[in-house]
Amino acid sequence: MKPIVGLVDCNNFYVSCERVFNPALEGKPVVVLSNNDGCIIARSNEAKALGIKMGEPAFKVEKFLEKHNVRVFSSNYSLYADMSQRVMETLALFTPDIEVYSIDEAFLSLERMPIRSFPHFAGHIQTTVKKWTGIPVTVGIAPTKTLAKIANETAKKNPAYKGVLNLIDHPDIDRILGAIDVSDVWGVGRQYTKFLRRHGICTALDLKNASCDWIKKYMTIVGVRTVLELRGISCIEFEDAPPPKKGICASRSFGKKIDSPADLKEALASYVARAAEKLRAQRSVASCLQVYLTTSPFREDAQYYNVATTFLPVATSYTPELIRYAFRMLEKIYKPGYKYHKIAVMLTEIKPQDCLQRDMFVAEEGGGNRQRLMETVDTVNARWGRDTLSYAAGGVQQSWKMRRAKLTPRFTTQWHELPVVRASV
DNA sequence: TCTGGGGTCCTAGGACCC
DNA sequence: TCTGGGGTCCTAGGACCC
Repeated sequence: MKPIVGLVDCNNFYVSCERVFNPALEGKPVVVLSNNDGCIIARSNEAKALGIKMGEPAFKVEKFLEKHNVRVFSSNYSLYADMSQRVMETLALFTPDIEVYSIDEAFLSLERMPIRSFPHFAGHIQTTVKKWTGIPVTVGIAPTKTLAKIANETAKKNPAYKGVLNLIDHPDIDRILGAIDVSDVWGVGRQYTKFLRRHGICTALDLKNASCDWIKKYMTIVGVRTVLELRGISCIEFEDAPPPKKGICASRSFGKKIDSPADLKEALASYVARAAEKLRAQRSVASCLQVYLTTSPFREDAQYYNVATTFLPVATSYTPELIRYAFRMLEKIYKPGYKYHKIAVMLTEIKPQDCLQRDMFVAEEGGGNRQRLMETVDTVNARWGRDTLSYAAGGVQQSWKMRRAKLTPRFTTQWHELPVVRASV
């Protein structure tokens, strides 16, 4: 059976989330900033039209944003994650075969669905998601993932499509591919774009017609898969269940530069707790822990970067133990006198917790109590919000916490931040 | 003052084994 | 003097994604 791939992508997702709870933002230029209010990571169509670039540092365009009356928001991940879940749950009602690809997009596998008209089906998805969640989405349908991406992008760019484009047996597919810049093809990043342009490959159509041998030589097998996918031959599998992660990392830059070991330890303990939580969420244990410590590459000051790695005698997901090892690693690499910008923890050598290999020379501590304790902590935090229960080592003041000066309320995940609907009196 | 965070996959080359 | 062939595993580095 030939694959039929649907790609549902939320339009300007973070901006759309903000708009759901503040309809006055409709039609106005809006941007959302990254952590620490650093870079612009989401733009409304109006903001895009003003020429505001993705990834632009906010401080560089501050004046410009003010001048054009652009509304600016800190990223509110609690809100976006919850809205994303609502969208995905809605999509899952249309087909059981859904691959949640990122926070704002999902592939649907449609070849087994009894669908008479793809555009009609896609339109139905679109109106349902909008009605149930408030989020506008675009739907692309094609024989491969790469073409579904292109269908989606074309539909987004051209209002005539009304957010739906079906490329299955499309008579004009080459004309559409000819209008897509090669840099916008899924799998073609900055380096390959430069390279391909130098060789006269400027559009998706050029890439589709390129020689596979030549592409293989310069872009590896990955590039060949992209070319074949553009030709309608499916090479990138549909993944209904995400494979467990092989590395789990928690890292943040600080809201301000810090130099005290006490602050660094607080931040590190918090990040370890976060990473361990993710580890337990996929029912895994890790036996390698790394701590990274770094100053800001954007400053003129003295720079310092270092990593320390430790292998645990027995793989674990028990937060207090991981914090203990992390502190030891920090002590190894900490040097006084630097203004630190970021600390990170990485857990690797990850295995399923069920086939844990014990060490016959290491007494098992705590027995089942440890696991029950972690389960309890995770359950409470899932139910009542992150950090309802947290570790003392993570600190209370948390002076290093990221800046989020323009944060909207967590409308859907905190009782005391629910939106208020005023009835007329 | 101010520049995000979290991942994946592939390849080449070296070490090592029989 | 002459210096195989085939395989695995690991790592670093480079590309990509959202």
